[in-house]
Amino acid sequence: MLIHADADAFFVSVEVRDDPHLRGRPVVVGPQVVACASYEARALGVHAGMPLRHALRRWPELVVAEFRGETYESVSADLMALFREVTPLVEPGSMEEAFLDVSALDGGSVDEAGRIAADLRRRVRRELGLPVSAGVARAKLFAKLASRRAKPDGLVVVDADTEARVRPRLPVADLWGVGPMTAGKLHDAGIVHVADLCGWTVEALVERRIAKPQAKNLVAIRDGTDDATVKLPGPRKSVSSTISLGRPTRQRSRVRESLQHNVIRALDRLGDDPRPATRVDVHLRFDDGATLVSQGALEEPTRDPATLVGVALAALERTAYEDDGRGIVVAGVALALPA
DNA sequence: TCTGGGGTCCTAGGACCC
DNA sequence: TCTGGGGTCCTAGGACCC
Repeated sequence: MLIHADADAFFVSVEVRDDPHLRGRPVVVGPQVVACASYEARALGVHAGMPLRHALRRWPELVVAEFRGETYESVSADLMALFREVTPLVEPGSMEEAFLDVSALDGGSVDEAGRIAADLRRRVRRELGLPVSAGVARAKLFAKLASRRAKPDGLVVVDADTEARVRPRLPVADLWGVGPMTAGKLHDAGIVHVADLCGWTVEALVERRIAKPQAKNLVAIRDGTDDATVKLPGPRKSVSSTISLGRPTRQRSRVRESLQHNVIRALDRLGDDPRPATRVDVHLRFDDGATLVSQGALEEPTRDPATLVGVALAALERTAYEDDGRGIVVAGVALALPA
């Protein structure tokens, strides 16, 4: 069986843990938009992604906690380490969530897997002071749906009968990996629920412009043979830094300055990782919402800041970014890393 | 009310080589 | 000289996730 363990309102929970008088209050964590909101804040209507200023104007009672990126990274490392004490088969999904394969421990019993998950939740609460919700099921999809259902601070166990009953009724738009684009294409094809996939082949879905891996996944979900494999994480493939420029700008010097800063910050974020960058990508976002990536090839892998900045600036120049009248609102770089 | 920042994976087209 | 087929690398862009 698999457990999907997911820390509730992670950033805020860390802040509440470290400053107990925040407990029970409508707390949000910035910096400029709401990165995370406590359940009390969500009850008011606050949600992630909302500009902080708007949220504060509407709900002056909100408490804003400082965003402490490095702290979250380190608590996340502790959380994953704790998961790995339960089983080495841990696949992190993000800073605050992971799939755990406990098949070797549960003797094939959902109930036993449920007990392991309950125990895990207690341990995280005791040792890290954080609320974690968990879902237990045969495969990833239902484990993830179950943990979502379990929030906040709960546990949901999905047995085979429940899974079989619920599966056909799942809206495809709710499936993990199906976003607005894919959902739209599926709806156009008359596919709204998993049951509607009956009769569809992978090829037929690909003809409707569904990406092949996506199509395979959908057919597997319909057939109940969807992914139950926990993949161990490899080394990360890129490290990036992007910073909002505030007001839209067309000043070359401001964008160049930001890229320089971002190169330094990305190198800094590399931390102990000794690998050199193999490419520098420049990311821009314009005030009409469009984004652009310009790749900067390196003659050889390097971590030399001056070289990386030079290549980033050259990549910027190739974009003709200042010629079309739009302003730039976000600039950033991503350093590609060798495997 | 489309805003932050950090990631992964997939596809398509062109260049180049055999 | 022309045509076909296959592989790999590079770049750009899209979709999705938290």
